[in-house]
Amino acid sequence: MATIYDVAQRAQVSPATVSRVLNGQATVDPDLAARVQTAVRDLNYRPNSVARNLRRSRTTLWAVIISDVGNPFFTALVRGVEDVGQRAGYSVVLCNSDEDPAKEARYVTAALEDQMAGVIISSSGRSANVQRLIEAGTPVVAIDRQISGTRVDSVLVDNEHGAELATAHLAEHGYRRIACITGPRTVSTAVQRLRGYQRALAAAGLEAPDSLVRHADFREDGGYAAMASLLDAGDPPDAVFAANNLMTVGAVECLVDRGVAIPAEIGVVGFDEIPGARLFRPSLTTIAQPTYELGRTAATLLAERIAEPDRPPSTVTLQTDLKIRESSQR
Amino acid sequence: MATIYDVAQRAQVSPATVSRVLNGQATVDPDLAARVQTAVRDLNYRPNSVARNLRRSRTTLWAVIISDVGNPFFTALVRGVEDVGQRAGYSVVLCNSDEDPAKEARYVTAALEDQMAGVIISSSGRSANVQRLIEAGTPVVAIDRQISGTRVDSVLVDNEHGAELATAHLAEHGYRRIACITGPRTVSTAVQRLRGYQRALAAAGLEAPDSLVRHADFREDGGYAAMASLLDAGDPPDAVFAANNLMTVGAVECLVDRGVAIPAEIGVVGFDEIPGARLFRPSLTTIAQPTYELGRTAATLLAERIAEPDRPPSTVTLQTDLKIRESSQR
DNA sequence: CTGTTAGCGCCTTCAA
DNA sequence: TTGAAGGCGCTAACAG
Repeated sequence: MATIYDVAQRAQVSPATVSRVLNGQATVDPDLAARVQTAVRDLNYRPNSVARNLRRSRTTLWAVIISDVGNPFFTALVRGVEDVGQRAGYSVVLCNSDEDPAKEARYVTAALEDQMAGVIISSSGRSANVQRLIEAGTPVVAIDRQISGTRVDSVLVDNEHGAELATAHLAEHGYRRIACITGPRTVSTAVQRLRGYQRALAAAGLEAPDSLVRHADFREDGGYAAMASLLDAGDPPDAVFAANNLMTVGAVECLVDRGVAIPAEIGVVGFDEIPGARLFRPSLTTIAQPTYELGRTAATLLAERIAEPDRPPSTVTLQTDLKIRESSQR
Repeated sequence: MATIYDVAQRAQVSPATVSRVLNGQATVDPDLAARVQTAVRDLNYRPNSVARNLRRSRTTLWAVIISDVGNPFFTALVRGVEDVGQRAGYSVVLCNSDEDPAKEARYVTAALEDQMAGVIISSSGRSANVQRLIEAGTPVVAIDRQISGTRVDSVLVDNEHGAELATAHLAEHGYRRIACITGPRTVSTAVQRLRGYQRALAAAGLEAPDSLVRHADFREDGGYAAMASLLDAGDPPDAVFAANNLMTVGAVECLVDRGVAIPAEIGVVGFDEIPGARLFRPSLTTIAQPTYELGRTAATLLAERIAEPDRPPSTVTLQTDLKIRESSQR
């Protein structure tokens, strides 16, 4: 590969001048600039950004740490981050943690070693990983999931309110034994959605026994198993609120497999939109989140923090939207 | 940040020794090694991989260039790449080209400038971008879509055969005017799937007039519009083969909106599996592709090429699988 | 406006 | 087995 010295030599100028031309910094004599441009083309020269990054001691990479890019929720979010990042000159490194704090920790280490310009993280629980980033001075934005005990830029949705809407909606449609399939106890969204569910039940004067609550893993199989467990329990529910998209699909699959009629025998509302929810049988009522916007907002916050590292952290909370379809109305 | 010199000083050794300890290269006196380890911990030292990469003139990044991570097909594929890559010590940089060759070119430039260790690309048509990578000596693997006129490691599926299966299946179920919604003319998969469709029609002794073929953009809206256009044409089809997942969903939405009964009035088969296809109304018959395996295979090929740059390029073709469900059987 | 020079942090020969 | 030293390619002071 040609280096900046090769270009300089061919253009009969100094490497510094080549650098200036390429970076459009200081003003350079048009003649020299033209010679440089020609030499660049002739040699098919491309600046080596590794060297540039070392010299400038900064990079143009963002890490996005999520639990699973296979989940359309995170997909849309990543897409939002990438669109904003690309425009600002950053590339996005994808990190699937699989809800495993150890794997998450490895990615944080990598982000640190690679001197990444920033990190957007939907953390699988422990705040220690985020702490390490902050201590190292790496700009961080928490997305979707809150970081406890640490002040950090955050982009969240109003989970509790969304869950409340979903549950209240079921209560209004006459369901009385409303169950909840939520996520892992360590994940803030799971806790908040459970709380919203409980609040709505209390407001509707309905009971909320622990026997109607399941903690699953935010995955399809987990939703399936949780639904099965609810059906097999002594006094099965007549409705279920599932706290994320994949678990909703799993729960519905379980109901279909067992021949339980939706919404006649069991009403269903899911948190987070499901691609094609409209074409499901029956179509699924969901709490829609602004996923793409979530990503865009986080990326914007990250860019701002990089530009202005000392400003106080801010939290943006986006709203959810109840999409009423067939699965919740009998 | 602490540097290797800080560690050396604290451990009373030379930077070279620290480097040796950290990289497990040459044998180092256990006493010294222990001192180094302690110093590393005390200073919370992390090697700067930007500097390391410059020195070694290689990086641990792979670019994965796809058209849209919002498409579950690419999501699964990326996931496969990341799982293999991570195990081999590589991080994955996500690049959405949006089927735009210019955007794709920008990512190729970035991959070149960032000295990426390798690129996995599902190219939006022109082979020039791949050519640039090859000329620069960057290891490349083509995935999903073929690169014409260039010998390059490739991981593909048997598109023509898959499309043939889909179309023959419709013919066997008594459909006679079978339409095809395929992708852009520049994309190899679109061309091959169209060819498979035509072959199957010929084999079944059915006509294949151009009026039954639409070229859309591989997206949901495109599928919707293409379906609408087919319905509005003089002599509408009694079945449709849609050449990718999102267009299938779009086509079905169009049929639902217009009250056209599936599979009674129109039979539907889609290429590529759709998450939740089983829960759709009606459930959708599809040609399933081994998406995750596609990604894993490409990543494995890339790792092998990096290890052995001069070996001849190889092409792996994976098979598809017809998943018969309700939408194609009247 | 342009060139010279030093050094970002690390690894790796080379010599001891 | 260990240390000294050079240089990966680039940019940013500093001179001129």
